Amino acid sequence: MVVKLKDIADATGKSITTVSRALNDYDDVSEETKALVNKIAKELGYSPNTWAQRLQKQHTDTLGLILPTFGPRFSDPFFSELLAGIGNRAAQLGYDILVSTRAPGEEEEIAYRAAIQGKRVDGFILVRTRRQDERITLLQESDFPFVAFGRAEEKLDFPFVDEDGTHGMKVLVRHLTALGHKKIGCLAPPPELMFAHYRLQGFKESLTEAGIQESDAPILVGDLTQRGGYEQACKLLDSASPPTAIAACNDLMAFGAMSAAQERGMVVGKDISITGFDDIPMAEYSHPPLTTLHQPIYEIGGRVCEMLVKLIQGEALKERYVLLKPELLVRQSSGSV
Amino acid sequence: MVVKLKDIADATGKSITTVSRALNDYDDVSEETKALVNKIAKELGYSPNTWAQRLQKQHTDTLGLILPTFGPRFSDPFFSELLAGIGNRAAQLGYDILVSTRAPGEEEEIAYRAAIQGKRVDGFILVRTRRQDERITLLQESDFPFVAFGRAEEKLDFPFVDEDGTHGMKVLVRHLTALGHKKIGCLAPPPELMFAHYRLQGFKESLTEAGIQESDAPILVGDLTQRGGYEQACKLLDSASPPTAIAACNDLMAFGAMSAAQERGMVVGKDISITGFDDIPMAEYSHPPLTTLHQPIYEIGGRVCEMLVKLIQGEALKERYVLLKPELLVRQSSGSV
DNA sequence: TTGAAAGCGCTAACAA
DNA sequence: TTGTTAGCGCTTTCAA
Repeated sequence: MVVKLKDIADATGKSITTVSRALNDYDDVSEETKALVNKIAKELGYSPNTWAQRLQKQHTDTLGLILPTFGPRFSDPFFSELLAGIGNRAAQLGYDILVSTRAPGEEEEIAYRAAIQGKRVDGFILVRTRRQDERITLLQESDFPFVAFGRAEEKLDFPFVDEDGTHGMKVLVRHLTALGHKKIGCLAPPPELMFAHYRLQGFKESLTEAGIQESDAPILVGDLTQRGGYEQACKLLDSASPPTAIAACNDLMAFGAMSAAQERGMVVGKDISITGFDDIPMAEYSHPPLTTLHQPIYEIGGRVCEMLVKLIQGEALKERYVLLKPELLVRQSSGSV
Repeated sequence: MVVKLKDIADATGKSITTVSRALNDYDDVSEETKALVNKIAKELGYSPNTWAQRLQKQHTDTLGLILPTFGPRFSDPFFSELLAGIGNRAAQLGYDILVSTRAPGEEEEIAYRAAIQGKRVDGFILVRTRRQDERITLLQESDFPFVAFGRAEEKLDFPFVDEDGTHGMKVLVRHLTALGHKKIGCLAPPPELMFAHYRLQGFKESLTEAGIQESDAPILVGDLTQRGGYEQACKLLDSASPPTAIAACNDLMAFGAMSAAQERGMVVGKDISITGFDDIPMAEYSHPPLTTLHQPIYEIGGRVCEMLVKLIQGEALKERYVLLKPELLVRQSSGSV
């Protein structure tokens, strides 16, 4: 049924080896033979059995990506934008990408182990790094190639791309204080995530800078979804002395916060300022358009992918650590007090 | 470096064969031996080389998904929600999922051929079916298992899950006409997509039902993104006699249309009604929340996945054709004239 | 209950 | 320039 090398060998009267070499364009095969073999191969609709090839070659031309899902689903546009960047770049470089989703924990670790030991993939792209990230330890112990999107807390050495969340939040809070805000709430991500750490650090430092008391800067943790943002924002808005600005640590939570404010009859950008972080495509089209920090998610995906492929192919990385500065985009969701 | 069967064999003093059978829980291996082998295997951190296993077993436990991208990227939340549904169900069923992105055309066909011939995957999940869909022809000719999300124009027989777009649009337009709208614009998807066909059919039929002239129901084609929706909606709104309602054929375009209207100082849900289709998670949190047709995207992903696995495993499908009724969710983006 | 041996489809030394 | 041979790590007859 399926065409294999042997069929081409039979059809051409050549040996399997010769056919293999002709197909792979070795230069010790006559042009004549090559032409013949290629012709027949095309006629028969041959394409190589990937497993056999990989078993032999000991590499898979596949990159692994295990998305950490909190809760039953990840429908975060952030991930889909990232995945697009990774996937498209991978296709250009001749790599496939093997995706799965696993909640942080034992199952996740098993999945990594199985992929490494079973040689499912040549390397991993790690996303959303965590404090004490067992994935990093595991990968390093196994001496397995990987590139992370995000840094780690410990002084572990591994290649990464990350955005400077601390810097970003500082720029953002300065924007808010310049507008006259003196009471600013923050919608923070779960603290075990590294980016939560950096963004929160920026938030806190810039408060000190502006002379704002901790009591005037309530921080609530949300689960990064609209719903999470909505729920936490409600608490903020219904408190005794609600903030005049809410800085959400991602766009999705900012959208949730906007809903909460609007539900209470407030005009976002006037009665209250709400900001995000990430600049997902939706941010430009919310009502009002969201003031947020832009990170080039799609490009980051491509970049990470590229770095990993270099690593796998044993090439040196020009830059092992990439830290990007997010850019403040002031849109209409923030305004003066 | 990497642990293989031979290492366990050496460590236990058993043969490779016995070890293999012990690990796979054959009943012709003594309990004693099994226990020993499993213990040592765990100690050594063994997991099988996937490629060797697959070469031998002739199946891959992997499902293929090639996302059709129009334009350079797909950051459609619709796809990420679908992927989540597929991915999580696949993990439960012990399958991996191999994702790539390819624009419709020759490259896409090559990717399918290579995956089939090279036995990369056991089956395919086809999304966003098209008129004269070459993918379907190809898969059928190759007698390769697949399940589609979406129907095909021709009377081709293949298992699918789809939502009844015609019915959905009818329900929606009835809602709009009941609110008194007599001039309704439509933001349609590219016509080569099957779901465009069904949704548009519903739109047109319900206009006839309501006695609305074609001239009062302008249809503009957009590219399914917010930007596309925005651009086409601008044309509609800036025309000589703009519609009082805009029915977008997906949520993303509806968001774009909302921006266009708001930019012109209109209050959506009051000065103009705007509706979507899909009910992506964002729809609930837009401002105003979007009136749209709900389809259970996440669940559909899981369902399609399940059907494909059954097909691969040779089990009979209880339902070969699944047609779901989308449910109208009236939120605040639609109101009476 | 166990082991020897063949073979999945391919690539790559080594010979001819 | 070509063919012979071995082997990647695993499963599975077949024989002991």
